Amino acid sequence: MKISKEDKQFLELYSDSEYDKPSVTVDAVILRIRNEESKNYRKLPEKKLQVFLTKRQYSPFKGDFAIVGTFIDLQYELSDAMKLCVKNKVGLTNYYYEQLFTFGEKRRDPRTRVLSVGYMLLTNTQEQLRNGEWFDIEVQKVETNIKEIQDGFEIKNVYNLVLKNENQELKNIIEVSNKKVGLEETKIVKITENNIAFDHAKIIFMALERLKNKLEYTDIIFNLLPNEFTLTELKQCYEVILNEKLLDANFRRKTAKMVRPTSKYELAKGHRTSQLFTHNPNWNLNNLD
Amino acid sequence: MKISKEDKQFLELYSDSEYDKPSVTVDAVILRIRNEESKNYRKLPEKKLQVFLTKRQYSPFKGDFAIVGTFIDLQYELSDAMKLCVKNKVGLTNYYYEQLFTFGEKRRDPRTRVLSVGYMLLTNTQEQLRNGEWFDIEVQKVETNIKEIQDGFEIKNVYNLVLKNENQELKNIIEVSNKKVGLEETKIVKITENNIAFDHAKIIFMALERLKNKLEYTDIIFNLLPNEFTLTELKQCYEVILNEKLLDANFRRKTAKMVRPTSKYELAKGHRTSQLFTHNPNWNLNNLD
DNA sequence: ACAAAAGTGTTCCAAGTACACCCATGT
DNA sequence: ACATGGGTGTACTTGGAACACTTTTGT
Repeated sequence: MKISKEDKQFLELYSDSEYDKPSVTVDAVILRIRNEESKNYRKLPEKKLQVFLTKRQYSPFKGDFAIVGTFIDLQYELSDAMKLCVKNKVGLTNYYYEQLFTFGEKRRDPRTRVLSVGYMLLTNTQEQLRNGEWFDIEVQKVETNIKEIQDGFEIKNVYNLVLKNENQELKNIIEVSNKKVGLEETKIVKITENNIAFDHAKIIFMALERLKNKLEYTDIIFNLLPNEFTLTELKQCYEVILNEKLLDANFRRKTAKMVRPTSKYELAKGHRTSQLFTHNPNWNLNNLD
Repeated sequence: MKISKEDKQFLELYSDSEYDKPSVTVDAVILRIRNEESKNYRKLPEKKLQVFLTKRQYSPFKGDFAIVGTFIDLQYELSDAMKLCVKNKVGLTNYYYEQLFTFGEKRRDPRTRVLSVGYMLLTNTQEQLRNGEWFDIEVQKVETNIKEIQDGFEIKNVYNLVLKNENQELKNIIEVSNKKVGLEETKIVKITENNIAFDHAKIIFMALERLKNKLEYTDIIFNLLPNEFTLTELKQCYEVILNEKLLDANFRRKTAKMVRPTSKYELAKGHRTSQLFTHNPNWNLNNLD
């Protein structure tokens, strides 16, 4: 980085204490897909999309569940701060991550102005983690309202975002308004019923949206799968994220490029054995610009 | 937002001064498509993608060009702070915008630790704005390097990002490394030659990437067009952003749903008149979930 | 007349959709 | 035998790609 002589002089005199600053946190939505063993010997384990939440030890929202996060230490890069926090608080070190969005609403934290740089993390661990619990994620659209107006429209969707495990069930309601009038285009995501800390329901919701979208045009899903998997497992993972059933034959064709067969077969239980596949990370090499 | 009694007590005692805080700016990449009139009476005006830059009045990077931005005032929402800044500094008030990414590298600002919440703005104005200049954007890929490695690959692309107008030409070189090994996936965007302030070349580059991507699956492009336009104009806009020529017949079919014909025709100059169209904001109503 | 743009029609190919059908396995 | 999952084939539809061709206008 080029720094002029003038800049140097300026920097020596510079003090940043005169400006107001917000506090900044990094927060991580940790997602995985969990195998729920079935009692029927023939049936495959069911898959559940899960998020990891920790219980808050201190005010505000003491006792509520929250995604993992921390105020940043200025000596670290943002992503390093997030990684350190995730490692120290819950003991997770191996995952895919990407920056999601920065949440900065004035009243999102009752203490003071706090910006949150949100991250989405995908892991394939089936382990418990420290200091928190995994929650099954259920998203249901409960209401849709389309209003066509002069030169545009307004769509309001209401979703139930239910996070539950054997110990508790946390219900959140999220309202997404999309308004479009001529050039004006606004998207407002609002929490209308909240049972976790801060605006974390919104952050989780946006992570789910991001994940869904990226399923279509990336191979991001393999971050949620073990190294070797059957095509039916892969399909189940798509289904649980997209919340819809897919057709088997078509699915195999569509994903064929993205996987590589191994010579191994999974031992079957009451049905034909299935071949194990691995991710083919090079599937998209020709499509990159 | 629910606040418990305990929270209230806590808040009364809370002081945030004990934590280190970064400075935070909001920065706006303002983009438009400019018509460059041609001297040949038959020819249509050429289109150029442009970004608006202001010259920095103060150190650091005094005299260099920069995207529009400001340190945030804690009384405003992030997006409002950005809007106010854009209005006050350059006088622009009508545009599409979305949050782009938050840039937080430790050394990105020589003064102190500064996070930048970047926004992408799209406008259809053909006016000059205050306190700065429009620059034509030219992006060229000058080098590609694919290395296939065990269980993955590494792709390095080098781009020239040239910003120029009648007064100056600012050349920047940007290196994008995509590495993928098993689950590990990293994308590093690095500026290797920099002729504008801070890491703004990177922010502009990422805005261009975002815009390109969104062209494919949204109607975002209409934010760059006037209310009424010909299909050839629309096509030119796609071409200038995507940096490739499109076929006319196919283009018309593909975009047919997104536009509505008007009864008006553009007065032609040495060629057949062309029908004017407007955006059909409802084109995608059925595809929304 | 002609250059430039506006606009239509056709053929080919790739990919998605829906569905029918057969195979293999443990109890 | 049978329930369950593994896996293949086929016919239909949709949409993109490539290209040829006609129409309209001002100078």
